[in-house]
Amino acid sequence: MNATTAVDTAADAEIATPADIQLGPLQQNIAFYLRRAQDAAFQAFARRVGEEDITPGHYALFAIIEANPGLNQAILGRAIGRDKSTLTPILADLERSGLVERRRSQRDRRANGVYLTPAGVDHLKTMQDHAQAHDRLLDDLVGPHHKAILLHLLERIADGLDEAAVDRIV
Amino acid sequence: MNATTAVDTAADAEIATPADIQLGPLQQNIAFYLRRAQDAAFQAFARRVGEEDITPGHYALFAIIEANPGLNQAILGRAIGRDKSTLTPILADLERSGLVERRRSQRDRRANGVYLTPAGVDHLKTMQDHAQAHDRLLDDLVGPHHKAILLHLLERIADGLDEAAVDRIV
DNA sequence: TATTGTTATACTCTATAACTATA
DNA sequence: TATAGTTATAGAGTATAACAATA
Repeated sequence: MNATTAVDTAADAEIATPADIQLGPLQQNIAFYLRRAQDAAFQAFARRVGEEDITPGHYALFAIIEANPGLNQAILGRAIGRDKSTLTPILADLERSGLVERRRSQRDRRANGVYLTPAGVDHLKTMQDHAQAHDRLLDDLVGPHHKAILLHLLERIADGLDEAAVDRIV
Repeated sequence: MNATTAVDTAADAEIATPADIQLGPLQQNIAFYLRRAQDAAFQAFARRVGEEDITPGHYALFAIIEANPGLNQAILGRAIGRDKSTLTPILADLERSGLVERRRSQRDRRANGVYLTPAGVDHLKTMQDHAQAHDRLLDDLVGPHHKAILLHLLERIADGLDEAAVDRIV
Protein backbone atom coordinates (compact mmCIF):
# COMPACT_ATOMS: atom_id res chain seq x y z
CA MET A 1 0.00 0.00 0.00
CA ASN A 2 2.92 2.34 0.62
CA ALA A 3 5.28 2.51 -2.25
CA THR A 4 8.69 3.53 -0.99
CA THR A 5 10.08 4.83 -4.19
CA ALA A 6 11.49 8.18 -3.21
CA VAL A 7 15.12 8.95 -3.70
CA ASP A 8 15.32 12.30 -1.99
CA THR A 9 18.88 12.98 -2.70
CA ALA A 10 19.96 16.47 -1.90
CA ALA A 11 19.65 17.27 -5.59
CA ASP A 12 15.95 16.67 -6.06
CA ALA A 13 14.64 16.84 -2.55
CA GLU A 14 12.90 20.11 -3.23
CA ILE A 15 10.28 18.53 -5.40
CA ALA A 16 9.35 15.82 -2.96
CA THR A 17 5.65 15.32 -2.37
CA PRO A 18 4.31 14.11 0.95
CA ALA A 19 4.04 10.59 -0.41
CA ASP A 20 7.76 10.58 -1.12
CA ILE A 21 8.83 11.33 2.42
CA GLN A 22 10.84 8.56 4.02
CA LEU A 23 9.96 7.78 7.60
CA GLY A 24 13.10 5.90 8.51
CA PRO A 25 12.88 4.23 11.94
CA LEU A 26 9.61 6.06 12.57
CA GLN A 27 7.97 3.53 10.33
CA GLN A 28 7.96 0.98 13.15
CA ASN A 29 7.25 3.46 15.90
CA ILE A 30 3.90 3.03 17.60
CA ALA A 31 4.14 6.40 19.34
CA PHE A 32 4.61 8.14 16.01
CA TYR A 33 1.54 6.58 14.45
CA LEU A 34 -0.41 7.26 17.59
CA ARG A 35 0.38 10.92 17.33
CA ARG A 36 -0.50 11.05 13.67
CA ALA A 37 -3.81 9.30 14.10
CA GLN A 38 -4.72 11.46 17.07
CA ASP A 39 -3.76 14.61 15.16
CA ALA A 40 -5.82 13.59 12.16
CA ALA A 41 -8.82 12.63 14.26
CA PHE A 42 -8.68 15.89 16.16
CA GLN A 43 -8.46 18.00 13.07
CA ALA A 44 -11.20 16.11 11.28
CA PHE A 45 -13.44 16.63 14.27
CA ALA A 46 -12.61 20.32 14.37
CA ARG A 47 -13.51 20.66 10.69
CA ARG A 48 -16.78 18.91 11.29
CA VAL A 49 -17.99 21.04 14.16
CA GLY A 50 -16.72 24.24 12.58
CA GLU A 51 -17.29 27.37 14.65
CA GLU A 52 -19.22 25.87 17.53
CA ASP A 53 -17.39 25.73 20.79
CA ILE A 54 -16.87 21.99 20.71
CA THR A 55 -13.70 19.99 21.15
CA PRO A 56 -13.02 16.35 21.93
CA GLY A 57 -11.88 17.42 25.38
CA HIS A 58 -15.09 19.31 25.96
CA TYR A 59 -17.15 16.39 24.82
CA ALA A 60 -15.30 13.99 27.09
CA LEU A 61 -15.76 16.33 30.03
CA PHE A 62 -19.51 16.64 29.49
CA ALA A 63 -19.94 12.93 28.90
CA ILE A 64 -18.12 12.10 32.10
CA ILE A 65 -20.05 14.64 34.12
CA GLU A 66 -23.31 13.22 32.83
CA ALA A 67 -22.27 9.65 33.53
CA ASN A 68 -21.00 10.59 37.01
CA PRO A 69 -23.12 13.42 38.35
CA GLY A 70 -21.78 15.05 41.47
CA LEU A 71 -18.10 14.22 41.11
CA ASN A 72 -15.88 16.84 42.66
CA GLN A 73 -13.43 18.83 40.59
CA ALA A 74 -10.31 17.03 41.71
CA ILE A 75 -11.68 13.64 40.75
CA LEU A 76 -13.06 15.04 37.52
CA GLY A 77 -9.64 16.40 36.72
CA ARG A 78 -8.04 13.03 37.29
CA ALA A 79 -10.71 11.37 35.14
CA ILE A 80 -9.79 13.50 32.14
CA GLY A 81 -6.09 13.63 32.97
CA ARG A 82 -5.86 17.32 33.82
CA ASP A 83 -4.82 19.21 36.91
CA LYS A 84 -7.55 20.68 39.09
CA SER A 85 -6.20 24.15 38.39
CA THR A 86 -6.75 23.49 34.70
CA LEU A 87 -10.34 22.60 35.35
CA THR A 88 -11.22 25.59 37.49
CA PRO A 89 -11.49 28.22 34.74
CA ILE A 90 -13.10 25.74 32.35
CA LEU A 91 -15.88 24.95 34.80
CA ALA A 92 -16.23 28.61 35.73
CA ASP A 93 -16.79 29.39 32.05
CA LEU A 94 -19.30 26.60 31.65
CA GLU A 95 -21.14 27.68 34.75
CA ARG A 96 -21.28 31.25 33.48
CA SER A 97 -22.75 29.88 30.25
CA GLY A 98 -25.37 28.00 32.24
CA LEU A 99 -24.25 24.55 31.09
CA VAL A 100 -22.81 23.28 34.34
CA GLU A 101 -23.60 23.72 37.99
CA ARG A 102 -21.30 23.39 40.98
CA ARG A 103 -22.87 22.65 44.33
CA ARG A 104 -20.93 22.71 47.55
CA SER A 105 -20.97 19.23 49.06
CA GLN A 106 -22.70 18.92 52.41
CA ARG A 107 -20.44 16.21 53.71
CA ASP A 108 -17.17 17.86 52.74
CA ARG A 109 -17.55 21.58 52.54
CA ARG A 110 -14.30 21.98 50.62
CA ALA A 111 -15.66 20.03 47.66
CA ASN A 112 -17.84 21.05 44.71
CA GLY A 113 -20.16 18.47 43.18
CA VAL A 114 -20.36 19.09 39.44
CA TYR A 115 -23.58 18.59 37.46
CA LEU A 116 -24.93 19.33 34.01
CA THR A 117 -27.86 21.74 33.82
CA PRO A 118 -30.70 20.94 31.39
CA ALA A 119 -29.00 23.31 28.94
CA GLY A 120 -25.80 21.37 29.53
CA VAL A 121 -27.56 18.12 28.71
CA ASP A 122 -28.85 19.69 25.50
CA HIS A 123 -25.38 20.82 24.60
CA LEU A 124 -24.05 17.36 25.30
CA LYS A 125 -26.63 15.95 22.90
CA THR A 126 -25.46 18.32 20.19
CA MET A 127 -21.89 17.26 20.77
CA GLN A 128 -22.96 13.65 20.80
CA ASP A 129 -24.47 14.03 17.33
CA HIS A 130 -21.21 15.36 16.02
CA ALA A 131 -19.21 12.78 17.88
CA GLN A 132 -21.35 9.96 16.55
CA ALA A 133 -21.03 11.11 12.98
CA HIS A 134 -17.31 11.41 13.52
CA ASP A 135 -17.19 8.00 15.09
CA ARG A 136 -19.04 6.41 12.21
CA LEU A 137 -16.30 7.68 9.94
CA LEU A 138 -13.69 6.26 12.24
CA ASP A 139 -15.59 3.00 12.57
CA ASP A 140 -15.82 2.70 8.80
CA LEU A 141 -12.12 3.24 8.46
CA VAL A 142 -11.32 0.65 11.06
CA GLY A 143 -14.05 -1.86 10.40
CA PRO A 144 -16.33 -3.42 12.99
CA HIS A 145 -14.14 -6.41 13.69
CA HIS A 146 -10.97 -4.44 14.16
CA LYS A 147 -12.59 -1.77 16.28
CA ALA A 148 -12.74 -4.04 19.30
CA ILE A 149 -9.08 -4.91 18.90
CA LEU A 150 -8.12 -1.29 18.44
CA LEU A 151 -9.97 -0.12 21.53
CA HIS A 152 -8.47 -2.95 23.49
CA LEU A 153 -4.93 -2.16 22.39
CA LEU A 154 -5.32 1.55 23.01
CA GLU A 155 -6.66 0.84 26.45
CA ARG A 156 -3.72 -1.43 27.18
CA ILE A 157 -1.37 1.35 26.18
CA ALA A 158 -3.12 4.00 28.25
CA ASP A 159 -3.33 1.76 31.31
CA GLY A 160 0.09 0.24 30.89
CA LEU A 161 1.94 3.52 30.61
CA ASP A 162 0.64 5.36 33.61
CA GLU A 163 3.36 6.27 36.04
CA ALA A 164 2.75 3.51 38.53
CA ALA A 165 2.53 0.83 35.86
CA VAL A 166 5.78 1.86 34.23
CA ASP A 167 7.61 2.03 37.54
CA ARG A 168 6.44 -1.48 38.25
CA ILE A 169 8.13 -2.74 35.11
CA VAL A 170 11.22 -0.62 34.61
CA MET B 1 -11.74 -6.78 32.62
CA ASN B 2 -13.57 -3.57 33.51
CA ALA B 3 -15.91 -4.02 36.36
CA THR B 4 -18.66 -1.44 36.11
CA THR B 5 -19.78 -1.46 39.67
CA ALA B 6 -19.82 2.21 40.56
CA VAL B 7 -23.03 3.83 41.59
CA ASP B 8 -21.91 7.43 41.73
CA THR B 9 -25.10 8.84 43.02
CA ALA B 10 -24.79 12.41 44.10
CA ALA B 11 -24.59 11.17 47.65
CA ASP B 12 -21.38 9.18 47.44
CA ALA B 13 -19.74 10.57 44.37
CA GLU B 14 -17.05 12.27 46.39
CA ILE B 15 -15.35 9.06 47.31
CA ALA B 16 -15.14 7.72 43.77
CA THR B 17 -11.76 6.40 42.72
CA PRO B 18 -10.56 6.55 39.12
CA ALA B 19 -11.62 2.97 38.59
CA ASP B 20 -15.18 3.85 39.49
CA ILE B 21 -15.59 6.53 36.85
CA GLN B 22 -18.26 5.73 34.30
CA LEU B 23 -17.32 6.52 30.72
CA GLY B 24 -20.82 6.48 29.27
CA PRO B 25 -20.81 6.72 25.47
CA LEU B 26 -17.08 7.43 25.55
CA GLN B 27 -16.57 3.75 26.16
CA GLN B 28 -17.12 3.02 22.46
CA ASN B 29 -15.41 6.14 21.20
CA ILE B 30 -12.25 5.52 19.23
CA ALA B 31 -11.21 9.15 19.36
CA PHE B 32 -11.37 9.13 23.14
CA TYR B 33 -9.14 6.09 23.48
CA LEU B 34 -6.79 7.51 20.92
CA ARG B 35 -6.37 10.65 22.95
CA ARG B 36 -5.80 8.71 26.14
CA ALA B 37 -3.22 6.41 24.63
CA GLN B 38 -1.41 9.30 23.01
CA ASP B 39 -1.45 11.25 26.27
CA ALA B 40 -0.08 8.30 28.22
CA ALA B 41 2.60 7.56 25.64
CA PHE B 42 3.70 11.17 25.55
CA GLN B 43 3.93 11.46 29.31
CA ALA B 44 5.73 8.17 29.71
CA PHE B 45 8.27 9.30 27.14
CA ALA B 46 8.70 12.63 28.90
CA ARG B 47 9.34 10.84 32.19
CA ARG B 48 11.89 8.62 30.51
CA VAL B 49 13.97 11.35 28.91
CA GLY B 50 13.76 13.59 31.96
CA GLU B 51 15.51 16.92 31.61
CA GLU B 52 17.07 16.44 28.22
CA ASP B 53 15.59 18.53 25.47
CA ILE B 54 13.83 15.64 23.80
CA THR B 55 10.22 15.30 22.75
CA PRO B 56 8.44 12.93 20.40
CA GLY B 57 8.02 15.83 18.00
CA HIS B 58 11.72 16.57 18.11
CA TYR B 59 12.57 12.97 17.50
CA ALA B 60 10.23 12.74 14.54
CA LEU B 61 11.69 15.91 13.07
CA PHE B 62 15.27 14.65 13.33
CA ALA B 63 14.38 11.22 12.02
CA ILE B 64 12.65 12.70 9.01
CA ILE B 65 15.49 15.10 8.27
CA GLU B 66 17.96 12.24 8.41
CA ALA B 67 15.85 10.04 6.18
CA ASN B 68 15.26 12.90 3.74
CA PRO B 69 18.31 15.13 3.74
CA GLY B 70 17.85 18.40 1.92
CA LEU B 71 14.10 18.79 2.18
CA ASN B 72 13.03 22.41 2.31
CA GLN B 73 11.23 23.83 5.31
CA ALA B 74 7.79 23.98 3.75
CA ILE B 75 7.85 20.31 2.83
CA LEU B 76 9.34 19.40 6.17
CA GLY B 77 6.52 21.25 7.86
CA ARG B 78 3.95 19.34 5.89
CA ALA B 79 5.72 16.08 6.70
CA ILE B 80 5.33 16.64 10.42
CA GLY B 81 1.97 18.38 10.12
CA ARG B 82 3.05 21.85 11.20
CA ASP B 83 2.99 25.22 9.52
CA LYS B 84 6.21 26.55 8.06
CA SER B 85 6.06 29.48 10.47
CA THR B 86 6.05 26.98 13.31
CA LEU B 87 9.17 25.38 11.97
CA THR B 88 11.20 28.53 11.47
CA PRO B 89 12.08 29.22 15.12
CA ILE B 90 12.56 25.53 15.83
CA LEU B 91 15.11 25.15 13.06
CA ALA B 92 16.75 28.44 13.99
CA ASP B 93 17.23 27.11 17.51
CA LEU B 94 18.60 23.81 16.28
CA GLU B 95 20.96 25.57 13.93
CA ARG B 96 22.18 27.81 16.74
CA SER B 97 22.83 24.64 18.74
CA GLY B 98 24.82 23.20 15.86
CA LEU B 99 22.52 20.24 15.31
CA VAL B 100 21.01 21.26 12.00
CA GLU B 101 22.21 23.11 8.96
CA ARG B 102 20.19 25.06 6.42
CA ARG B 103 21.68 25.56 3.00
CA ARG B 104 20.15 27.82 0.38
CA SER B 105 19.13 25.72 -2.60
CA GLN B 106 20.91 26.48 -5.85
CA ARG B 107 17.97 25.67 -8.07
CA ASP B 108 15.39 27.63 -6.09
CA ARG B 109 16.98 30.42 -4.18
CA ARG B 110 13.90 30.89 -2.00
CA ALA B 111 14.31 27.44 -0.48
CA ASN B 112 16.45 26.12 2.36
CA GLY B 113 17.63 22.55 2.23
CA VAL B 114 17.72 21.17 5.77
CA TYR B 115 20.40 18.73 6.96
CA LEU B 116 21.64 17.20 10.18
CA THR B 117 25.17 18.08 11.23
CA PRO B 118 27.36 15.31 12.71
CA ALA B 119 26.35 16.60 16.14
CA GLY B 120 22.76 16.39 14.99
CA VAL B 121 23.23 12.78 13.97
CA ASP B 122 24.71 12.07 17.40
CA HIS B 123 21.77 13.69 19.05
CA LEU B 124 19.41 11.68 16.90
CA LYS B 125 21.15 8.51 18.08
CA THR B 126 20.62 9.51 21.69
CA MET B 127 16.96 10.14 21.01
CA GLN B 128 16.76 6.87 19.16
CA ASP B 129 18.02 5.00 22.20
CA HIS B 130 15.29 6.53 24.30
CA ALA B 131 12.70 5.99 21.61
CA GLN B 132 13.66 2.36 21.23
CA ALA B 133 13.45 1.69 24.94
CA HIS B 134 10.10 3.41 24.95
CA ASP B 135 8.99 1.43 21.97
CA ARG B 136 9.97 -1.84 23.56
CA LEU B 137 7.63 -0.99 26.40
CA LEU B 138 4.89 -0.19 23.94
CA ASP B 139 5.65 -3.32 21.94
CA ASP B 140 5.44 -5.44 25.05
CA LEU B 141 2.10 -3.95 25.94
CA VAL B 142 0.74 -4.55 22.50
CA GLY B 143 2.41 -7.81 21.66
CA PRO B 144 4.27 -8.60 18.46
CA HIS B 145 1.30 -9.98 16.62
CA HIS B 146 -0.99 -7.09 17.39
CA LYS B 147 1.60 -4.46 16.67
CA ALA B 148 1.25 -4.87 12.93
CA ILE B 149 -2.51 -4.59 13.19
CA LEU B 150 -2.27 -1.55 15.41
CA LEU B 151 0.11 0.28 13.11
CA HIS B 152 -2.05 -0.58 10.16
CA LEU B 153 -5.22 0.69 11.81
CA LEU B 154 -3.58 3.88 13.02
CA GLU B 155 -2.26 4.52 9.56
CA ARG B 156 -5.70 3.98 8.09
CA ILE B 157 -7.09 6.54 10.50
CA ALA B 158 -4.38 9.11 9.81
CA ASP B 159 -4.65 8.69 6.05
CA GLY B 160 -8.40 8.36 5.97
CA LEU B 161 -9.09 11.50 7.94
CA ASP B 162 -6.98 14.01 6.11
CA GLU B 163 -9.02 16.83 4.66
CA ALA B 164 -9.13 15.57 1.10
CA ALA B 165 -10.06 12.05 2.11
CA VAL B 166 -12.91 13.17 4.32
CA ASP B 167 -14.27 15.52 1.65
CA ARG B 168 -14.28 12.62 -0.73
CA ILE B 169 -16.56 10.65 1.54
CA VAL B 170 -18.79 13.14 3.27
C1' DT C 1 0.53 35.51 -9.40
C1' DA C 2 2.33 31.89 -6.39
C1' DT C 3 5.65 30.14 -3.13
C1' DT C 4 9.65 30.13 0.48
C1' DG C 5 11.01 31.65 4.61
C1' DT C 6 10.72 35.24 8.35
C1' DT C 7 8.60 38.08 11.62
C1' DA C 8 5.19 39.90 14.78
C1' DT C 9 1.61 38.64 17.21
C1' DA C 10 -1.85 36.27 19.64
C1' DC C 11 -4.28 32.31 21.24
C1' DT C 12 -4.99 27.84 23.54
C1' DC C 13 -3.79 24.57 26.70
C1' DT C 14 -1.47 23.29 30.44
C1' DA C 15 1.04 23.02 34.91
C1' DT C 16 3.34 24.87 39.30
C1' DA C 17 3.23 27.32 43.39
C1' DA C 18 1.07 29.79 46.83
C1' DC C 19 -3.02 30.68 49.02
C1' DT C 20 -7.92 29.82 51.74
C1' DA C 21 -11.02 26.98 53.76
C1' DT C 22 -11.89 23.12 55.33
C1' DA C 23 -10.86 18.24 57.02
C1' DT D 1 -0.88 17.74 58.20
C1' DA D 2 -3.51 16.84 54.09
C1' DT D 3 -6.94 17.94 50.60
C1' DA D 4 -10.43 20.90 47.54
C1' DG D 5 -10.66 24.73 44.99
C1' DT D 6 -8.81 29.34 43.36
C1' DT D 7 -5.58 32.51 41.66
C1' DA D 8 -1.48 34.36 39.47
C1' DT D 9 1.70 33.31 36.45
C1' DA D 10 4.54 31.29 33.05
C1' DG D 11 5.71 28.14 29.49
C1' DA D 12 5.07 25.32 25.41
C1' DG D 13 3.13 24.82 21.06
C1' DT D 14 0.72 26.48 17.53
C1' DA D 15 -1.39 29.37 13.75
C1' DT D 16 -2.54 33.71 10.97
C1' DA D 17 -1.27 37.62 8.48
C1' DA D 18 1.88 40.53 6.32
C1' DC D 19 6.19 40.92 4.21
C1' DA D 20 10.68 40.48 1.15
C1' DA D 21 12.83 37.60 -2.08
C1' DT D 22 12.35 34.72 -5.71
C1' DA D 23 9.91 31.87 -9.06
